Amino acid sequence: MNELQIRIAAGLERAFAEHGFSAPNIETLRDAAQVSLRTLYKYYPSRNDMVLAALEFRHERYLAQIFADLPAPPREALFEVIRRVGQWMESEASHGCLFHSAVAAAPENGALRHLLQRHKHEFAQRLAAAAKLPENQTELLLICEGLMQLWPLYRNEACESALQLAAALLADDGGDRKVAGKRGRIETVA
Amino acid sequence: MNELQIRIAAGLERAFAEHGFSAPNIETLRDAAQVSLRTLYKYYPSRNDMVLAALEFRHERYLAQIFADLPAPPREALFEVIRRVGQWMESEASHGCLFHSAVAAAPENGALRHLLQRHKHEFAQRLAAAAKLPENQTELLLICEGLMQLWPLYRNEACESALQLAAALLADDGGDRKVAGKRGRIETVA
DNA sequence: ACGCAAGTAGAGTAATCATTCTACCTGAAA
DNA sequence: TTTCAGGTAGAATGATTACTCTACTTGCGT
Repeated sequence: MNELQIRIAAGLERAFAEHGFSAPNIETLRDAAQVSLRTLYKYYPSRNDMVLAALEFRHERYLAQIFADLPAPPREALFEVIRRVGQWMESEASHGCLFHSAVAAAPENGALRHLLQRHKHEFAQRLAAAAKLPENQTELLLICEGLMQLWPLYRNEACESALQLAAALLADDGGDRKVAGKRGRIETVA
Repeated sequence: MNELQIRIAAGLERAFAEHGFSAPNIETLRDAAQVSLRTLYKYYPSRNDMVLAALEFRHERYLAQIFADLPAPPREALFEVIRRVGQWMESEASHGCLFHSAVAAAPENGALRHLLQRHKHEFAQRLAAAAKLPENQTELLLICEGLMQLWPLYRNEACESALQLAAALLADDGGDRKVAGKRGRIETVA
């Protein structure tokens, strides 16, 4: 990916994040990418390719921002991830998760759904690694998803609730209460 | 709302739920509503009105299905709500929450955002009432949002995680751990 | 100096879409 | 029997869109 391609992808990401995936037409995207129509189509031959490029770009940026230089203790790392997700929403995603938005705008698009899946899966994997939890543990992912969905409505309160829930989850180290499923519980967090 | 209007709204809801909010054109919506174009426009004079009508209709249906005949004990009611949200996703919303989808497809549409807000707020209110929790408690709403977002990717596993988290939240009756905010804790659940 | 790879600017095209309009039908009340 | 409110069917319209194409410019290696 050369310098120009990066500039284009960054512009596309910004345009889609700001206006959603349906509204912006090609001219708007071109303006955001700051290249000519011809060049835009050279690198991304269809509007759909532009959507995919924007999401790929955001995926990298997101993971870099959330998981860079986390504190080592798993418990602290987990809380820090949640706080950073909150900050990310504040500064970059005031309308909610861009991947979910993209799929919502074009639910028949298989490539898009696949990208969403990959994005969430990779996030879950890195979160599990940072918090030293088993990979198939979905509760934390659920908390983060809830936070992202609630953010546009509740702002910081959503973030505090997410932290609260994470704390409760960690504290709840395994008494098998009535409703609780029989799946593996958290064991590795100190 | 007469019988015809109800049929139209139900058809619109089905069409948008199946194909998203961008894809279906007016002719598709007309087919789904099973009326003539003229009648469709008579009751809902623009496509945007059709979107709003579909969402209003779904809102009622959703609340009716989730909150009808809940068990009286708050704890059981809460778990039952979560299970029903899972069933709703299974049978009606395989692509995720329709209200979030609508806003994602048209983020500049203020009426839509307002409807989303009203929908979530009313859900939260009735959930709090059923579980006998303070109204401004957002943790449970966050769990439900997370469940709905995770459903398309994890199916039943998402539901089990939501139950798990709810149980952990109820168990965590208030030791003020490091991360925890200073907001009101759960007190009223037995 | 020349050629050319790679860019810009923007007009043209064919398709699609939301919306409107015309013409016709039907059942029940007067 | 007539009237008419309220329905159907579907053609016409005007705007918008994604995408293509033509013509022009610019920086650089030889």
